[in-house]
Amino acid sequence: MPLNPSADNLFGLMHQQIMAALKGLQAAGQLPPELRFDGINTEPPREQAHGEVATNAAMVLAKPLGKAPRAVADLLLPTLQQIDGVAAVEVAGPGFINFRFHPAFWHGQLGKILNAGDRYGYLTPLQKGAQKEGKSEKINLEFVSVNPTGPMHVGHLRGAIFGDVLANLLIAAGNQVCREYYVNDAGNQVTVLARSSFLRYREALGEDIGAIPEGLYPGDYLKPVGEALVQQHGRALLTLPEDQMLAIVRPFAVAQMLTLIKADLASLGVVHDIFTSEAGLYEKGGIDKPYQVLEQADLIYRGTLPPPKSKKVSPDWVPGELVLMRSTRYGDDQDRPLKRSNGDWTYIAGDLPNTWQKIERGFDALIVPLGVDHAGYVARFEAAAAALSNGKVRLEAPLTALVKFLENGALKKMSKRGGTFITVAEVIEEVGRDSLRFMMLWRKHNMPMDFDLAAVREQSRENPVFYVQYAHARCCSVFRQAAEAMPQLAQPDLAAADLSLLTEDSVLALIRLLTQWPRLLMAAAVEREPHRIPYYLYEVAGALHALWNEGREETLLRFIQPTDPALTLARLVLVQGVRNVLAAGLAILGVVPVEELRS
RNA sequence: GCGCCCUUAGCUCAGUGGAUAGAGCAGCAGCCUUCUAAGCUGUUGGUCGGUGGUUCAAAUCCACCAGGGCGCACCA
Repeated sequence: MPLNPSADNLFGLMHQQIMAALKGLQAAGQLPPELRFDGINTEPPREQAHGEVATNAAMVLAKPLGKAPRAVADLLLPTLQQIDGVAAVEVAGPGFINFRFHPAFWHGQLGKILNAGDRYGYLTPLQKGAQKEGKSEKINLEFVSVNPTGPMHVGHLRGAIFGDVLANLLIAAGNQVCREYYVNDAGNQVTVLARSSFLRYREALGEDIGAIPEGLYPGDYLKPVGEALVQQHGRALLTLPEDQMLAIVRPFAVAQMLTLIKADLASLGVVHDIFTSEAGLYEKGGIDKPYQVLEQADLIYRGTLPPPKSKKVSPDWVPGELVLMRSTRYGDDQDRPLKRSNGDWTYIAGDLPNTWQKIERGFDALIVPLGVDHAGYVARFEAAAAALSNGKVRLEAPLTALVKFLENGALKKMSKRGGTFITVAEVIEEVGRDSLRFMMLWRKHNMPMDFDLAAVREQSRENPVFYVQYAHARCCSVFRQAAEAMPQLAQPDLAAADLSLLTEDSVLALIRLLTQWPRLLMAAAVEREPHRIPYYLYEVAGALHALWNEGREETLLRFIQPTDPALTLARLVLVQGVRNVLAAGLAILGVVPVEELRS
C-alpha cells in the first residue's frame, strides 16, 4: 500500500505540496485536465546521495503524457523549486525528482521533535467523520484468549506480546483500540476442568486418587484449586449430585485459572480492557441473534459435505446432512457445519456470538492474531465476520509463527514429563520483561523465531535490546556529564537553543533519520507490522553511537564543548531528539527506557 | 491430494513497486592518555529458489514449478 498520509509527517506534507503544485499546473493549462495522479509517491530515498526527499511523479506521468520522464521533470521543476524550505531540486536516475532542504529547515524539524517530547510521531484519535477514510478506526483487538483450563505457557508468549504491542501501535497511529480477551468458559473442556478439579478436591481431603484418569487434566496446577475448594466448602461437595457439584466447581475453577493467567499477563506488562465471558454471552441469548442474521441473509442451509481430504481420514466419518453456513460466499473454500449430528453447536458456531457482540459494538475492524497452527481457520473467521456484518466489518487474523526456545544454541525441550518445561514466569525471570518483549518483536510475526535465552541475557552489541537501551542511556549520560562539566547547563533551556549552530553533515543526517519516525510508525500500523519499530530504533541507536565515536577522534565533534555553551546547548537538543524518538518507540514496545546501564 | 506461510551473503534475518539489494554474526584489518571501548571504523562475501507475465520500473504484484514448515473433523 502506498503510504502518503496527510500532513502527519514530512513526507506526507511534501506529498501534499507536490500534488498541489501538479494541480496548479493543471489549472494553468500546462498539464492536461484529464491527467490522473494515481501512483505518485513521496518517500525518503534509500541512499543519502539521492537527496533528502524523492518523488516518482515524473516517471509516473511520463507515459500518459507521452514524454520522457526527464522532460516531464523539467516541466515540473520551476514549480517544485518554490516549495517552502527547498534548497535544490534535481532530476536523477531514471527520472526521480530529488529534493534537498536548507539546514534551517532541518533545524525546524528538530525543533518539532523537541516540542513533541517522547510522544513524537503519535497521532491523537480524530473525531469520527472528521478524518480521511480509513485513517482513524475503531478497532477491536482480541488476543491471548488462552482457554481457562490451565495456565499460560511459552507458546502463548509471542501472540500475547505481538497483540499488546500492535494495540499500542494502532493507538499511537490515531486509532481507537479495545483490547479484548475472550474467555472460553462455556464448552465441554470447562466441564473436564471441573471434574479434574473435583478429583484434586478429593485428593486434598486425603483420598488416594491414584493416577489421573484418561480424559482429565493431569497438571499439578490443579492441586491448589482442590485445596481452595476444601477451604471454602469442607466436605460438602462430596455428597452433592454431580450437576450441583459442577455448577459450583466450574465457575470456581475457571476463576482460579484466570487468576493464574492474569498474573502471567501482568508480569509481561500485557493489559486487556475487557474480558468477555462466553458463558455470559450465552446467558444473553448466545447464538440466537447471529443465527437469525445469517438465516435472513440466506447463509444457512441443510446439506452434505464432501468427505475430509486429510490422509488420516477418520474411520468413523459418515456422510450426513448437517446445518451449514454458506461461508464460501465470503471467500471460504468450503461451507462450514454449524451443528453436529448430535445437535451440539460446532466450534465455529460457538464463536459466532463473540464475533456478533463485537460487530454490535460498532467496530470498523476486528483483529485476531492467531498462532500459525490455526491458519486453517482464518478463512472461516473472516467469512463469519463478513457474513454477520453484510460485508461491512473486516476481520483480520495475522499469524504468528512458532518460537523455538534455545539455551546457547541447544533446544529447550518443552516436555512436561522431562521436567525441562519452562513457564512464562521462568522466561521473564531469565531474561527480563523488557528484553523478552523487545526480542519477541525482533522478527516479522509470520517468520519462525529462535529465541536463545543466553543470547538475550548477553549485554553486548549482538543483543539489539541492549544496543538500543545503551543508546538511550548514553543520551541521558550526556545530560549528566554536561551538568557536571558546565554548571550553567544543569537545567538547560533547550527551547532557547540556537539550532543553526548544528552544521555537520553527520548531525544533519541524524536529524533526517529522526524525521522518518512518524512515517515509519504509520506504515507499521497500516501493515500491522510492529517489528519495524525495533529495527528502526536499532538504526537510530547505531547512528548515535557512530556520532559519539566521531567525538572520540575529533574533540570538536563532542556533544559537550566546555568553552562553547551555545554549541553545547544546540547539541543537547539533538541528543534530546534522539532520546525522544527512542523513548517514543520503546513506549510502543512496552519497554522501559533505562537512564543508566551500570549494573 | 488440498489450503496457508516461508525460500534474500557461510549463519540468523531486514527490505515501503523504484536508483548500485542491507544489518548483525562469522572471517580479515584497525581504534581505549575516553563526553561509559557494554562502543566505533574499514573490508571480504549475492544468478533475491526457478521459469514466465504485468509495469516506465519487480526481491516486492500475478501465474506455474521446485524445496521447507504448518494445517487439513461435526474435536477445541
